[in-house]
Amino acid sequence: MDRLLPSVKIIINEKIYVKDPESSDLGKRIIGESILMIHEMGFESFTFKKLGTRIASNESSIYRYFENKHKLLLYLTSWYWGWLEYHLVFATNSIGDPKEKLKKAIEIVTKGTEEDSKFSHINEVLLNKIVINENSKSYLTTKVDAENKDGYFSIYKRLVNRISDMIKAINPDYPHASSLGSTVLEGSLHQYFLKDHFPSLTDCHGVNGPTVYFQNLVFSILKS
Amino acid sequence: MDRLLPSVKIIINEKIYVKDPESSDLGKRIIGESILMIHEMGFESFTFKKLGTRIASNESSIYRYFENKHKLLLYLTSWYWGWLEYHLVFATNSIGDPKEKLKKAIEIVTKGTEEDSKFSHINEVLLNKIVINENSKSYLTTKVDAENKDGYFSIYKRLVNRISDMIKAINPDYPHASSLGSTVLEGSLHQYFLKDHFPSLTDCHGVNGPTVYFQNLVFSILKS
DNA sequence: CGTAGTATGATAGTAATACTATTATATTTG
DNA sequence: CAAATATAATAGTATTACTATCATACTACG
Repeated sequence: MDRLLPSVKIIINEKIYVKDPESSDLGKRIIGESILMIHEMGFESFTFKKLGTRIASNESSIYRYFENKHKLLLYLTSWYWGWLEYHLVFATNSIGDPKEKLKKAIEIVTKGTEEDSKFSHINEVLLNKIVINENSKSYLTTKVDAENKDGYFSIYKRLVNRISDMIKAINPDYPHASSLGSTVLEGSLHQYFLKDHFPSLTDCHGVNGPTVYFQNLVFSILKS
Repeated sequence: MDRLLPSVKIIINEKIYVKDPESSDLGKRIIGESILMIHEMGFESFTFKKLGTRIASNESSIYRYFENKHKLLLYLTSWYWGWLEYHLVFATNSIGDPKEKLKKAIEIVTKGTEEDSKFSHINEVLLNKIVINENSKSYLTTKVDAENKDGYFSIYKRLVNRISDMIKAINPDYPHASSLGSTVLEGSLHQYFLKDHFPSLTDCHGVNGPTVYFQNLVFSILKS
């Protein structure tokens, strides 16, 4: 994906961070390097202390940006979904035909992030891989309901709703538009995971990955 | 679900445990109480020390059954999938018509565990809730590939394959039977989670939960 | 019946984690 | 140049996730 508008900033819920990491050089290094490190060692093994060493900074300094690593993960996943939403809207906005629009939307959210568009200091290719492996950990906690109330997942929810709305636009009588929207988004991540670790459980091995699978799935359902 | 055959034991890969928890009273208490505790406090907050206190035993004794809490989670999820597989086979075995068979299979794997069948010392209702919240944590680790090689996920994979095979039996030309099978199983868990925590992202609110949604989804796809 | 083996319990200890608190030192801004 | 702010350094704490050792209780069999 290309960088569309250089001046665009993904807006993240202010409660997720203590200090906006976009506001300083250290903040950007925290984001940039945490993506590399979580990708390398997994979220469980990643610590603020290790990150401090890696960016030649201090553990205590990182705590001035994020309360804990869970909030950092929420920041990264929110940023990813915001970035995806931006691409989705940009790519589908001018399409008039509802079917073409939805087809394009599914393509955007299910296609892999192949190239590094270098949206600022963030490596979107690795961030995409992190989201595949770690996204569900951001909400599979005992704090979900409180965090959801505080709007921590609003970007993700908005993205699902955009897809669901496109589904409804095609077939207003289909009674499971929300479920289908959430299935496409979450299912796509899952199919990518299976492709890498349980290849016998998926058929999405081609260049298109899960795109063809989900486009076929959605349009088959809406046709009938 | 009812207890079908009282003498049936779910066979778990021996590498998952150090000592078979089914082989002693202490082992059964470890399993039984860990389900209650993980349900109460979430997998992250659950520790062997807390479990020891709760079952009036000792942390060190629990380590003689499971190397760590990750292995215990693998045991619990494997048991659940084994139990579900057993019900699936039992309920579909005698059905001749492939469509009826698949319809029943989807019902079995997507319907909630409403009643406590008291399969021994295990509370399946709570175990089902644990699986909804914690299952993905059992494989979203850096060790997946090694553990997969050791057969830790074989029951789950076999269950997905059973569904995929039923899909193929109806439409051998459909090119995404494995993906569809895995989508039904994982998607069902996800829809249950959404129902509880992000209700606006799902339509599965009725008594049937995700069953109707997935039955409709699968048969729409296979028809076209 | 006694003893050997096995299961469990109690206690201690360790390195790492996930922080909090305090103080020191740069760097920026007015 | 002083004041404010950002960052770094250091220390300290409770908890976790173990490992190791020793004690005790229970069971099995010769």
